[in-house]
Amino acid sequence: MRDRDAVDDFLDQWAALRTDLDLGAMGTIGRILRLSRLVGGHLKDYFAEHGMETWEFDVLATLRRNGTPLTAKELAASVMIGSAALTNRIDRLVARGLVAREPVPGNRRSLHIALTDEGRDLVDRTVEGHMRNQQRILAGLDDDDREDLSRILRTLLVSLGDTR
Amino acid sequence: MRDRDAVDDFLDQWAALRTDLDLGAMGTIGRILRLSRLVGGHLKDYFAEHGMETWEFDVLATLRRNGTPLTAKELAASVMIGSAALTNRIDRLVARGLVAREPVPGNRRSLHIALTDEGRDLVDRTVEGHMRNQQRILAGLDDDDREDLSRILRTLLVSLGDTR
DNA sequence: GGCTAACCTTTCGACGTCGAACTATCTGAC
DNA sequence: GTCAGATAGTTCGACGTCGAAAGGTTAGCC
Repeated sequence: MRDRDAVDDFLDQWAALRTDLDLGAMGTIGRILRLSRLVGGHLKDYFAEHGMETWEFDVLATLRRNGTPLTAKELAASVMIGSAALTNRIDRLVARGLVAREPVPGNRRSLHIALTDEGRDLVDRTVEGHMRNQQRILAGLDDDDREDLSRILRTLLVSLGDTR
Repeated sequence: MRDRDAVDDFLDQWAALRTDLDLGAMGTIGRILRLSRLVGGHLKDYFAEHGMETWEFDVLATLRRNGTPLTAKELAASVMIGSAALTNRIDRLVARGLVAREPVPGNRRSLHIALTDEGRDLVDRTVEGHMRNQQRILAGLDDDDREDLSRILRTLLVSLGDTR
């Protein structure tokens, strides 16, 4: 009897108030936004246990999985932040010795952001636990649901233009 | 061949690098987080056209759909922010005349946050467009997918304890 | 009745993001 | 060659959130 979430409650409230509204989309989007906050909190907890911030892992892992070095611009796009925020992140990762700014041959406007050995080790030490943590977060879904969920979210992302 | 999203790309990169990792959960969670940013951006655009911030609508709509007045604490929980951030939001909504702080009969620790007529009108003027905007955001999904998505997200939310 | 612990809101300082302005570099057209 | 416009990254100020501490209020217990 506990298969109602918080969103169901507020959909009911709207339905009682305004019978003219089509609430379906609101429920779905409300759930995406709430989940992102909830999931983000769990990720934060995991990384905090390992002395880092989610955004740090985010940058380091992006560099790690990319064979070739990324420019600042590509990196910012990949983690979905603006260039100003990226400058800030890189500053701090450089200060921690996890990353280095390198010139791009043939284009002095751009910068390559490169993992240091230390940065690389840090990612490699923490990915696995991160994966386990993510599996725990999704533990409430069975295999079919998990697969359907990924597929539908992919469709939605593509329809919104999220293709790299 | 365009049914791949950005997440597919980085899953492939990880797969090429570390065959030992189980990447399924990472894909799903990556998609939830990316979607939330993308969707949040679209919501922001809509509200900006109407001279308000998403967080303003969020608070006002929560009050609107709740018949009975909410305490600051309940309100904060409902919109998933901390009490400090709520104090800040209420301050600004009071300054705009959209909301008022009222004493709670019989408990001087709490406060009721009440919509003013103006606040109520603002919500009522903007909900409908907000609904249409949300439908546009989900336009890339067919009815079955939309229904499945809502159901699975609900299951996940419930499993993470999001029951008001 | 008076103390202690729990509770609710506000204040404070730190943090991370954003958009806009700025600097430096590159491109293409003439 | 040079000059206008595009492009890359940084700086700046404003904004919104957070956690921790503080302030005021209430409930429970002896």
